[in-house]
Amino acid sequence: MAEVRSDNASRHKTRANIVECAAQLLREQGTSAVTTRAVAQAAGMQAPTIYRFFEDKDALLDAVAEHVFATYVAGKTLVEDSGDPIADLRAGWDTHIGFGLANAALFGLLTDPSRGARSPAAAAGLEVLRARVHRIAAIGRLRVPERRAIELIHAAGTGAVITLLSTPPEHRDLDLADAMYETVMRSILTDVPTLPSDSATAAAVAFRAVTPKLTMLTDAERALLSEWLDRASDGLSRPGLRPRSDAVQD
Amino acid sequence: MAEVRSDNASRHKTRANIVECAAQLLREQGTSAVTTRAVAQAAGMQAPTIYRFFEDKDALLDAVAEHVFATYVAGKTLVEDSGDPIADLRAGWDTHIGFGLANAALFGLLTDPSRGARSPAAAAGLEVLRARVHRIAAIGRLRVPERRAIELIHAAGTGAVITLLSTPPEHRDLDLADAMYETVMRSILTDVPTLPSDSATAAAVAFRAVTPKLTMLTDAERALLSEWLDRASDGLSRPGLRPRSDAVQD
DNA sequence: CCATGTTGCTAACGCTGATAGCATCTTCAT
DNA sequence: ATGAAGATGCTATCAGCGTTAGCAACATGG
Repeated sequence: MAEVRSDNASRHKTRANIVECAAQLLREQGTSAVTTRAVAQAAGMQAPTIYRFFEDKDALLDAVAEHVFATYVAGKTLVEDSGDPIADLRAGWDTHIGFGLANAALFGLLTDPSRGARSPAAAAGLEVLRARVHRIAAIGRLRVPERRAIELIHAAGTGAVITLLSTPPEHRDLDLADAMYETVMRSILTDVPTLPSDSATAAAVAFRAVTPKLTMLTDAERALLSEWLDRASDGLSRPGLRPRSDAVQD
Repeated sequence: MAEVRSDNASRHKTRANIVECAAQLLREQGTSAVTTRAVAQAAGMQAPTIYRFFEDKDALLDAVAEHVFATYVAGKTLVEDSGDPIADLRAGWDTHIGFGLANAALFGLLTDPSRGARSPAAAAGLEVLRARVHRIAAIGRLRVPERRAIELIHAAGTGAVITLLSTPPEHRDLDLADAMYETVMRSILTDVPTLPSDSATAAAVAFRAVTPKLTMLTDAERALLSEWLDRASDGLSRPGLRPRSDAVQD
């Protein structure tokens, strides 16, 4: 038989080109712009040709996910497996969050339970998380079963990204991901410093809650008071942080 | 002018029928089964007739979301606003989780950042959460700003549901939602009992992590040991709970 | 040099969401 | 009662989608 070896180099190149065109379309124009015809045109071919390289549109999207994710982690300085497993987990968290925010449409695909469950890219990401949690368990810093830790981290991460993506960019609370990370870590790890007793913060927050009812103040006074209380409760709830000079958070 | 009053009752009834047919289709056969033609056939009409009642397919889906959610909360005993704001929040959490698991396809639609952000049903749900958190703030039990608390709860809830939905039903860890709730509450509320010092659990989890390497044990022995350690670490990490006699929890 | 497999094209199918335009029915003012 | 106006629902149709069939051109190993 004529066994034309298909690792012809050219085959891989055009295949990669298709994937990259699809990825660009997905990134710049969203999910609905990724049609077989649009991808084919961007890659300089006719739509049916795509099916010479991918069984499905699904398979194409899987390849896109894999490619984009690989490109992203390659761009990051890959500080895999430093001496400190907890630092590694933290780095992985930041990568995950950053990836989700930078690739909203793709993240939506990977997150969709019907599609994402069998996506190889998503599975690979989960495997990385599993390994990192395992290393933490091995050094005796985990106080919940590994599986529970993995699920909590995974759920918290995807939830944080989705919540951020659901908020218009100019209103996003970029500290949410950090807060979520600390929240989960406090439940999962041993030896995390416990939160200080917090009556001051609680009082500030409680008073802030009733501020709108303080009709004896003018609107301007109330607005100023509200802003002070916001800063107070926010600052007190994050001990050890100095107030940021650029208070741009609208 | 002829001002045909369109609160004709019949109009609302056929409209409601369309919504219910679409909801049933969505629930029983998933997102892709909800086509204008399928909905129309189920409702006993032709596809274009739907557009006499809904501007878009999007608008139809919004109506479906609203209807299903309203039906769901109506089915629950509506214990709104008991004396205890924290109990109310807890009840709302359970409702949210239960709704997500019972209506996977719809939850997927509401969760999609591109669609869900402007969905009235999703906005209404968020408003309920906002009000409940506000009441907790007012009684001085919140130790983070209201907005932060809302975002954490929302992100944790959607993340937990998505994670559960991404797992095949027979492998689901149904306690994940509870664990996530406690995790978030420990970071958000004052006066939550701090976790006990946890060296025993950590030791059990750490030993569990190296169990696969214990080659001096037989496979059967290792399996048994693993199961004991799973039960030990799981039980120790949830203080105050007796081991469950039946592993099945509703 | 031919047989075989690869690559890419045109044409087409069945499906989707959506629109146009025409009948029919309801309703109300006259 | 009757006719104008709006509501309702239909058929026919559109452009777009993922996907398949079938054919031509090309590469390549025996």
